[in-house]
Amino acid sequence: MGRHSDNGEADGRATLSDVAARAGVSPSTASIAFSGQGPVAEATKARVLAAAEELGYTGPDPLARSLRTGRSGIVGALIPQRIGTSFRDPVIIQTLDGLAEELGQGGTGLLLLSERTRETDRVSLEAAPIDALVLLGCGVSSPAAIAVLHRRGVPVITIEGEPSAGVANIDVDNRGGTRLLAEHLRDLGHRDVALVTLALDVGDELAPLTDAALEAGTLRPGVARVHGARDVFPAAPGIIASGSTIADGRAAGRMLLDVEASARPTAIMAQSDLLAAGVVFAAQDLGLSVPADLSVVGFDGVRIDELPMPLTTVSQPAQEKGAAAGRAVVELLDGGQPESRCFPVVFERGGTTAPPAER
Amino acid sequence: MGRHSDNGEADGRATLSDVAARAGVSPSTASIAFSGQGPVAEATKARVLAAAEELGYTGPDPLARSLRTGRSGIVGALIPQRIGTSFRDPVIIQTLDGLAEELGQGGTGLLLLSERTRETDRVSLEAAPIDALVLLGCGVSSPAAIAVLHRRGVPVITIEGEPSAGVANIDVDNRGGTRLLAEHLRDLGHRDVALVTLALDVGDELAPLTDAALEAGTLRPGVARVHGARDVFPAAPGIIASGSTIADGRAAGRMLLDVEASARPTAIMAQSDLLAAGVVFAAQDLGLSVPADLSVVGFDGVRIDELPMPLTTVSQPAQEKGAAAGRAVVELLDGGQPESRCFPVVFERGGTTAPPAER
DNA sequence: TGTGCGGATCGAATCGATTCGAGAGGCGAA
DNA sequence: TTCGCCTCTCGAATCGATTCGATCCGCACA
Repeated sequence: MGRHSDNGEADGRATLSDVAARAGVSPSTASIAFSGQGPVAEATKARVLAAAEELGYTGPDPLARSLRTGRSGIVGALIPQRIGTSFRDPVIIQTLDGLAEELGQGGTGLLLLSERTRETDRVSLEAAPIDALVLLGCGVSSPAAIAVLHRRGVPVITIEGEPSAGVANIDVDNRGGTRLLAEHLRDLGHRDVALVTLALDVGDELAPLTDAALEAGTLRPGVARVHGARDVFPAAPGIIASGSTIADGRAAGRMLLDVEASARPTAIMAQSDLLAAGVVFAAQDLGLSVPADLSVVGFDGVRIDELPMPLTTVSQPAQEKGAAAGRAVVELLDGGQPESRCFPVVFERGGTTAPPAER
Repeated sequence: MGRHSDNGEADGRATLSDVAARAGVSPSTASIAFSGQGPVAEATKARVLAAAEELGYTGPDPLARSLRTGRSGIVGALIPQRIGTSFRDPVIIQTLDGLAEELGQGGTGLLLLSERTRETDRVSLEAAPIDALVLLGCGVSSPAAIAVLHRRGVPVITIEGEPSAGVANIDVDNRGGTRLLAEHLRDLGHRDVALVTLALDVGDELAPLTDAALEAGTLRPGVARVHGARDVFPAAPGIIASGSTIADGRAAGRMLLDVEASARPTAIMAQSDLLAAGVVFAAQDLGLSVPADLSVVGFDGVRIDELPMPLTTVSQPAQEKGAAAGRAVVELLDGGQPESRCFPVVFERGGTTAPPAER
């Protein structure tokens, strides 16, 4: 623009038109030379590339290209909490990994968005240049978020989200999997079973599980897993943990176990392996041995190296879940209509369950 | 465009011009009404907003706005490996957390890019619509990456990167911190000290530490920490771990400890707390007690809940590091010239170090 | 030699907003 | 009453590429 310097340096970066001019072709031809979207003579293409090289032109401006094509090549991933918190959960990491991997194949990038952001929330969601959005186990604000995005024409995929009309949802069999574990415990002879649940709602703190909290719960995985457990043990009490961490599991475990022996459950079903590991540690803290004095089951199938024995759990294909979401996004962007999907879980007998001790 | 339907629905999404026309003002005025970048009469603004509401217009198209303003509102974060791998390291998570938090304040999003991608690597880096790029402890390809981005006019910040000219680098005192730990061990009376290092180069596998590997190392943190340790124990041997995980630490620990007693080191310096925890477990596996039979130190200051005692380590402000990088990015985008910075680490005496046992 | 055809290239419109200079009123001060 | 200034609004250029239809050229075939 401004001053036309002879060398391609200076402040004004070279544009495709500059390159075209230098190569003695029209901008349209130069564009084709770069994108390959059309026939170009080899010689012409070489000339354009040479001109680009001389001008230090590294390729079409992504912003301009996006405007014209209507695609940014970016997919948003909305996580429920801030990164430091959400990313402590290996299941989220694995899911994100599968998602990023699948999208990366097509050169699509992943933009991290957090549901938790205050003011900027609406702003960034509304103003983010994304071609699609994936909600990872998000709660409350999802309906609003989906509405806004829908109006902007940005398609949405949910992972373990609220199954709403017209939005493909990638799920795992939370209820069935938990039921499987509960049946395992019942078959071993357990009757006094307590739960340690994931957060049922955004902002949940460590607290006893109440029917009200269960009713009001908006976070699917936790709610569904409670139902799965109660399918077998209808009256099972529990503690709601705030995060899926060993520390939270340990704290919840203490609350359940640090009581007189007669009131102590013989088994604890934790809704994640991390929580379960915490419960095992809590038991050890109190001098209880697992599984002799207490059986513990988890959920997820995450290997916890530091545990003395493998957990009895169900494993879910977290990475595959993310990959499936990625493929769904690709299909969506290709004009397809991806279907919802529910992955099965696999029961894994570990060393943390046994028949209850004689009383 | 195409068909002009009376209702704002249908395929053709409303544009700012449509809104302006409906409100009876010019596009320029409508633009100002939305952005607030200029004086508008309250009444006019209300009329524009009402028209927008009627048309289902949710705000300016981010793509078009980006083209015009030259800003996408997105900053890229380049991580060394795929998400599932890089994100197992709590330090990276915390750093990213601080970064995202700081950027989020200004409504800037974080685009995840992985150095590891094969073909798409150059493509996505070159074609990503980012205003700046943050390199998180990346190795080999960094110089090339920086060159490409530089030509595109995208500024770069590195975290624990190669201090190259014109690029601000956010660092921690890796060498000094490790030296501190080494001196602590020396003061306790240790002489036979072995190291468990982080990967020194992209693609490192579990292997003994050699001078050649150290020379060739491109990943700053690992290399600098080896030097810090050797400042005090010049001949300390070691094992290079591939990732910063408990499992890798355990494996490396076994290699160092599963030998005849006389050849066994009395202390092991692991370059991360996760590795250190693994070493502690390895010692337990072999029936050695920590710190009586073996002292262990880590690096990072990450709390490892499942360890029976706190680690002796140095803690680094990982989140603060990310936040500093975020502020540097903001400053850069405001036309400033942020300076490199090196954070100090703090020695923390835990329960994993003691004088060596008598031989 | 005339016609048809296909590949290469070009022109011009377009994507949707932002921005700057200019114009139009309205109001207070001289 | 007139001049000047301030506030609000408008027009038009611009950001940098993509894309569609039209044109042009050479070559094969009748």
